[in-house]
Amino acid sequence: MVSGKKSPGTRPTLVDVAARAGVSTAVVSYVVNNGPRPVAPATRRRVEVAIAELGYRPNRVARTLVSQRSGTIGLIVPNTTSAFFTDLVQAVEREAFERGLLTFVGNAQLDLQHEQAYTEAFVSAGVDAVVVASTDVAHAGAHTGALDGERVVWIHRRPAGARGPLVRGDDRRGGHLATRHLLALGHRTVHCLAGLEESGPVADRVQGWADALGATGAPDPTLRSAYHRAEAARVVGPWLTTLQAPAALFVATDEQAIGVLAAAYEAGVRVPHDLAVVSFDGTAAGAFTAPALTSVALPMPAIAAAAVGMCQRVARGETAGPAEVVVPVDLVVRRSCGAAS
Amino acid sequence: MVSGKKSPGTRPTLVDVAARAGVSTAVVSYVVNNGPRPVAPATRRRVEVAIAELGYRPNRVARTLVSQRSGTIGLIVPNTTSAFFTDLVQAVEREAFERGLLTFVGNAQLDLQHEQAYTEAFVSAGVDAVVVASTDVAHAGAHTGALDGERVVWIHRRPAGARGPLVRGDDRRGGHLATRHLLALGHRTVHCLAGLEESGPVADRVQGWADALGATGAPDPTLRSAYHRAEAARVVGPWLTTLQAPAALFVATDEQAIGVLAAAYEAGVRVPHDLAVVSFDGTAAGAFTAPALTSVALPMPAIAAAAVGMCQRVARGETAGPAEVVVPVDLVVRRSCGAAS
DNA sequence: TTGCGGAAACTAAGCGTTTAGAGTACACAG
DNA sequence: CTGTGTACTCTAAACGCTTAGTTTCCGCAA
Repeated sequence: MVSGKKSPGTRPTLVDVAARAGVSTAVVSYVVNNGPRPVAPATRRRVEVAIAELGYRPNRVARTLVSQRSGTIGLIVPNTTSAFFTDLVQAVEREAFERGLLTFVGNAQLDLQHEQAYTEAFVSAGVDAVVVASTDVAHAGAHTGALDGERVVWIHRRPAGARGPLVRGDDRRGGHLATRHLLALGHRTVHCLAGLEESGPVADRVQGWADALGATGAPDPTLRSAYHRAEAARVVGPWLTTLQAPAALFVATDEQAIGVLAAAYEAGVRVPHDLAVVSFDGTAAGAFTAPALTSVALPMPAIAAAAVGMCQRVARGETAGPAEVVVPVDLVVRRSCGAAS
Repeated sequence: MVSGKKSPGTRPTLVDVAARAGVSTAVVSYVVNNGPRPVAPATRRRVEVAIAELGYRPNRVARTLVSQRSGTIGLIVPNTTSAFFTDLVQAVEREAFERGLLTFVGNAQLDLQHEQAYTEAFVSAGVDAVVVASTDVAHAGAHTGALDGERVVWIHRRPAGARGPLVRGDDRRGGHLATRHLLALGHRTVHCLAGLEESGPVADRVQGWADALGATGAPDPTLRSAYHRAEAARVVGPWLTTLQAPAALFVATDEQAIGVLAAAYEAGVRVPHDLAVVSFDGTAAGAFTAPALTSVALPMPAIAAAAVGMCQRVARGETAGPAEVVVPVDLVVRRSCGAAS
């Protein structure tokens, strides 16, 4: 199949196709890319035949080197196993693929060093842009060096000093929504399992909780834990033993709520009977817990579409367009809150 | 920072470094790669200084073009959200990163067309190898074209007619292990929720179940469902209503078991009291269900290490080494089987 | 017949690296 | 003082593709 000169394992190149079709490589390129110059119909056909016969596939690497666009993006998440980020990876990768982009994924392991290492590696691998869901609040400007301050799209939060568009949910409103829902169910008060930080998306959710409770000043959540089911379970366990049922709890993320459910099961606390739970994220995992989680859902496809769209914009160097997209949230009522029959 | 000639957004190149250090690009390359030729200590230092001052980072794309090795791999899974594959993506990506490799991930969405499209795209993006966890049994040789029959590492199963090394768990033994465990707990018989296929890793697990029951001929599982929690829940729901407690069920995958637990909760069937459940995979998700799953665990890190190791071997064109790695399985006892106090 | 315009195809210069092959300089033996 | 290594360093050719700048070839008006 491959022209005799080459070793058989080698994939055919533009040169092979050009030789076979009796044209120059430029013409083949014009055919493959459908531009930027016209090709006579007859010639085009000859080239297409040669391509088919040789099984030619363009080498994206070479293309990237000259065109400076690779058709790839990088996606960095603090953690691949958390419910939310699992869904995010899935959604972003899917959206990217549908737009003809390939996705590198990097697991920062909650560590800024890793996050930067990935950023650097992705950029040097030629990605058009990188989507970063950073967990770290405090790393002002940490990325600007590696990325020339460009070609990043932030999800959830934009670190202080960083540039680039941001896609986030309406966290504060969501926290408010969740809490009001529990209140409407007849609970006197609503407890809150928050994250460890004082700012950022989760802090906003907690602010929404405080708003709904009519609190003033800085919110004072009942409990705090890292965004990890095991941690959440460990933190909630002792608290559950002192619980005066029935009670209500707003959990800042589905990931933590999964831990809460596990801890409740172990402690013999019945959800929702003894403890009504509403969480945040609306992940796929939360739909199949026992009981299923009532959760403030973020519209993943919309987030992914916004993020990937911004990648493309950013890659083209377009400075126009919104610097921030806030996606709406929506309360999905399932079992854990006790509202379902 | 960048030498005046270039536009400020451009990253410095080898040429810039060479100019600044007063050497040729070859020497810079030797320094950066620590070979293949020696560099005088003083010169090396000058180059290192220039690199640091310029903030030079090698361009992986250019490097790939000439060296034919990109330091990237592709990972294709049938599904990103299933418990097992979530863990697999995490483990493989991590192992790869530790070896200096970047990982593309592709979600085949249970569709062979997608699987091939990803394979093709990854190869043309220059990956050194692609790791494929294929769900489809029947696509004999489907990949051979795109991959020249090389540079693939299979996980779970190698499709008929395909080439390349395989990494898999000891499925049959695992099924046997799980079933024996339930039998030892005093159950008269053990039901089985299997997959839809008659061959492949999950069929082997079911075979192990049949072995333990002393069955002869082709195994005849009680129930079958796709590898998806929602499907499993739907299939198991009706069956649960006819259940004579106490009963025991071996579920072929954690993913399905999560659906079983959800269905049981909805149906008011208590696990493990009314129904003892043991599943297979040993995923992270299974550790935080209510109740936590007793499961035959596959050693993810070992699987990832084997797979990535084979990628590197395959990328070097080494034909030596094992064609198949079978990793051992291990029963992890948690709540769902009723064995825990 | 000549000249001109336009369409189509060709030539060749990169893109940023790697790495053989070819110097160059210097030390030291003869 | 010449010859031979030794130890570096330099030159330049790829790698596969994109795309300006040119050339070629016709058809047609003058």
